[in-house]
Amino acid sequence: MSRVSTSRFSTELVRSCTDLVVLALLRNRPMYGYEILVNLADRGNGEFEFQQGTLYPLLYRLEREGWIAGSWETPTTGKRRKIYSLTAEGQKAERARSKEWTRFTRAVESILEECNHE
Amino acid sequence: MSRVSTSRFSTELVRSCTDLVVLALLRNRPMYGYEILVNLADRGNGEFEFQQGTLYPLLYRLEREGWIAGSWETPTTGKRRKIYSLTAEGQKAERARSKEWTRFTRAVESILEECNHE
DNA sequence: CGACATACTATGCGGCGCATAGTATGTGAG
DNA sequence: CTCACATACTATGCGCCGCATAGTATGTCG
Repeated sequence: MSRVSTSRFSTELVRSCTDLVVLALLRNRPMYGYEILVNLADRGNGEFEFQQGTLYPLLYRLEREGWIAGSWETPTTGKRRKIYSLTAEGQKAERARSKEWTRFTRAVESILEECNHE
Repeated sequence: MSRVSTSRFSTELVRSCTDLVVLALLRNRPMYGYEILVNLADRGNGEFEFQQGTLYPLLYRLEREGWIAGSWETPTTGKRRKIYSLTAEGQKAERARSKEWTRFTRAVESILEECNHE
């Protein structure tokens, strides 16, 4: 782990799309918190090494918003865990955010290119 | 103007790259605050309609950081204005952020695609 | 001269990532 | 068996920054 010197800039980047990324992950299949943490760390080339203090409050927020729903699982072996899955609302939200994200990044790109070529 | 109901999501998106966008703009040529405001509103399909309360503090911060330098212009006609231009440090910062931004968005895209196809 | 655009300054709120700390159960090496 | 470590969730407070809001002051144009 050992999150090396997170710059403010990368913090702001992460902050801009935590919701989106988690919602997208849950489109695949329901997951519990810790599983999401590990999954994100594996993908995304180390850009998404969420702290627990980032993820869990985020999950509470998404649940409060009605976009995900959690249910406790008490397996025969292993620790109890809260499994989160996308609601119908959440699926809609994910699609909307995904589109908005694409539109926005295109706008940024056009500004960057324009300014780097003249 | 009349910024219609800015959603939290788009606020977070904007927040993630205000520095980058302004630095990129100033790569072209020096500009004063109000000019930047208008320029950004024109490009980027309405994604960057900064409030004054967003831009000016941002400029102060970038100046404090040593990335831009401001000098007062008192034209024969018209209002006095503070012209900001990129410093050498600022150019380096712009390039670095630009790269980081690209790397990051690629990571997000890969997560989005992966999750939308399975 | 009054309305509106131009142009900058100043202050405070609110949301959220992160740091930090705490709780508690499961597992595996010795 | 026990101690270290991984797993898994809960809780609290700080700090940054976009935004809202308000204020000041000089141009321009009908």
